[in-house]
Amino acid sequence: MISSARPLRADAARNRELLLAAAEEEFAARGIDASIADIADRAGVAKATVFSHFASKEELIAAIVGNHFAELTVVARRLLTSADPEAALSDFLTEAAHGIKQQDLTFLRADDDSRVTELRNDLHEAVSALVDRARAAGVVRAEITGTDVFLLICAPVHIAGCHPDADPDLWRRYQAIIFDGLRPTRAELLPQPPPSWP
Amino acid sequence: MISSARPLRADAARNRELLLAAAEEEFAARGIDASIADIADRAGVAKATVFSHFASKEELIAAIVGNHFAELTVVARRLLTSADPEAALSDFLTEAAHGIKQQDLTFLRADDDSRVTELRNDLHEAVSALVDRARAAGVVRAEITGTDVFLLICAPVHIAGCHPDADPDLWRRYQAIIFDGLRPTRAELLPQPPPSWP
Amino acid sequence: MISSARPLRADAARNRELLLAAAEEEFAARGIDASIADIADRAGVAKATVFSHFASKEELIAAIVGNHFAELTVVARRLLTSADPEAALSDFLTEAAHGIKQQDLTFLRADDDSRVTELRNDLHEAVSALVDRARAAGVVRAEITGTDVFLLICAPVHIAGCHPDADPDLWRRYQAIIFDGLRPTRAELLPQPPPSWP
Amino acid sequence: MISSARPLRADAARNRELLLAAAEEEFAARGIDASIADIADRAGVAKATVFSHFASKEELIAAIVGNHFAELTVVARRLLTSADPEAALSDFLTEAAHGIKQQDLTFLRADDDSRVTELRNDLHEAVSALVDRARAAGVVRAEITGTDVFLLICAPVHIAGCHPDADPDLWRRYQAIIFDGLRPTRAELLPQPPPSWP
DNA sequence: TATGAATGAGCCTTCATTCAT
DNA sequence: AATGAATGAAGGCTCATTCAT
Repeated sequence: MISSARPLRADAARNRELLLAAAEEEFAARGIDASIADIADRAGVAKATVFSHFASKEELIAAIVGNHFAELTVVARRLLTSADPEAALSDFLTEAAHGIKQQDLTFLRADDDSRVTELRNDLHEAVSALVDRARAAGVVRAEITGTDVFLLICAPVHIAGCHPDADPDLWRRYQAIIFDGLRPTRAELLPQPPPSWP
Repeated sequence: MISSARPLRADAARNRELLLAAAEEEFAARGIDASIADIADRAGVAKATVFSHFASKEELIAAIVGNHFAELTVVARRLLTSADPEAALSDFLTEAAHGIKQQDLTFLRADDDSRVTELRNDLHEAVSALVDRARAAGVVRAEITGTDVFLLICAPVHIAGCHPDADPDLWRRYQAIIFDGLRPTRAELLPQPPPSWP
Repeated sequence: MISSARPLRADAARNRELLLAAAEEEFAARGIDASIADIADRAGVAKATVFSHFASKEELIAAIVGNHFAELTVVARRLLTSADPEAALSDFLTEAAHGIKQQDLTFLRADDDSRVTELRNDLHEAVSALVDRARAAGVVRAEITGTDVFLLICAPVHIAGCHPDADPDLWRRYQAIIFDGLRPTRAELLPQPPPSWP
Repeated sequence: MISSARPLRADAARNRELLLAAAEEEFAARGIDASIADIADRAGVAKATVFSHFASKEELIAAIVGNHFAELTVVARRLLTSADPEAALSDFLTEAAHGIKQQDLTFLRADDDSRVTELRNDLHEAVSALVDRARAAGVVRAEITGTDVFLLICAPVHIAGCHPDADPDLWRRYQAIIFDGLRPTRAELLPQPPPSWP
């Protein structure tokens, strides 16, 4: 999202943005096997230009995933200052779902890219703060951790994506169900201890 | 699982079974990009033999997915005859999760294979019966449909798979959360109407 | 030269031979950067066929170099049984020169391929025997070792190759000069100790 | 080395020199496939700057080779005025060897660059003068020509380079052997007539 | 002149699939 | 039915070179 090191020339910056957008669409449409050639085509640049911005396909993916994490972190931090802890958590999940183009950001899983790992941990931390506040306010079960919610971020979109012909807003239904499952209504303990975070 | 059309020779039937098993493992380990060569190696046959059993990679995948659907249908039908409607639904989700090798059976989504579609619809029907019974017994919300539960089958495993280093049983935690979200505790309506099924 | 492990099908063996020949010519003509595509074209097979015979370009080169070493070893061992030690050594260098297509077998240098290393050491040993016999017969200086002659094998062809428009037999001239340099005429010591061999 | 046509600005001249040095090192280290990018990096300039000095990679190589020829010509002419004809020829070969960074200046062979051809012919002429004097003094065989020695210049370094782990001075050994081969000890005629020079 | 960026051509390699035995 | 071999179609990546600033 925000380039930090070098202040790219205007045209290069534009191409970089075009490429990231094209890549995201292509990955969403074709999965992680989308070809660099198709991404370049969609962005309207030559194949080699992709590699002048991102040294490898892996690095391109890392940039996209990193951006997602960074954006979501911003959202989470902003909502942390809002008045209503319940609405804050709910709104976070809602805003997050909007950013998840179709099913394929499954690759939110670990890549051995240190920058991505760092950004992911930042997000994890911001989400945890949101969850802590919600728990303190009694709107989620005592046992629910930030890690739980972090893992659940993609679930509604993923679930809706299993439908062969889903309404674009179907994920809202499953988000509501999951959110209800997080509420402190039930007394029984959850079957597994909360997962730790590396 | 059950061959119907042609009476394969004994050794050919055995090879077919070996291939299906090898393919499933390989797909689970390497994702949908697992190569036919690796699958053949693991099954101990020549690459070309794969194509004498399955006309294409797509068909091989269809066979695996179809088998999964068929197995789950058997499970759902069996549980339909059990005494406790709540336990039946819960047990179904649990047994289903066991069959889902890691995250990659996301390809439960539509393939334009008529046999698979049929088997998927069979499963959908069996699950719906299970859900109808549970709903009638008041253990799930009135609005929850069989389609909802069908779409949720993979979710727990998928969610746990988002953790970089998850306990193999972590999915149980998220299954419990989702199951709680299905319960008729809350009065509010879910945000989206239940999805229809084609 | 001699395949040992599996008794390749007839057509495959033919293609392998075609490929080795085509590769050798192409490497001779274009240097080590000759492309696999050109080699495949020259052999009249598809590009992918090259890789079904040799897992990588490196392996193809190793096969060629290995064959050269093996052939020369055979020559050296045969000449070891001839009557005249001087003629034997001289003939070896002559026969060797015939096998060196143009300048580029400079890659007789080490590749980290264990089989090639082994074959190279075999040749080194055979040449050393030839040199030992020649030295004992007083036809080469006392200080000349097998390693010296091994290193000199390619020199005549290389030297002639420096001429922009050389007669195809020009290397014979430089081989004679070098051979004369090896003779025990002069009393002075050579400036460097004989190189060791790993 | 000596620019003749255009009076380069001081910094441009410096960059040109930096580039030539960097290119020579890079070619020596990585062979003729050294990339322009690496050369530019080593020289501390941008890639495009290389092309503002040399229109193509070929031209860059031609400049390097041309410089080598020019330098060696200077050496040969200087030694032509020394007292001892034998030492002069020997010293020439020795000084030449120093300038040949590893094996890869094999590209002393013909390039269709007229300036390089001219410089090469200058060197050929200077070497021939040296050889004529040596022959007249009876220190080389009657049949040895300047062309012979010209072709032999690179041989010692090349031969030593065939050793997988050579002492940096090993070429001296083979230079001595070759030089001995040039001496008028033997009466037999060399097998090929002396090559003509275009 | 120097450079950051862009690019077309080409390279090695992989893979699903076909063919002949 | 099973297989060893062959292959066309990509795919990721590199590089010399060009272009605009």
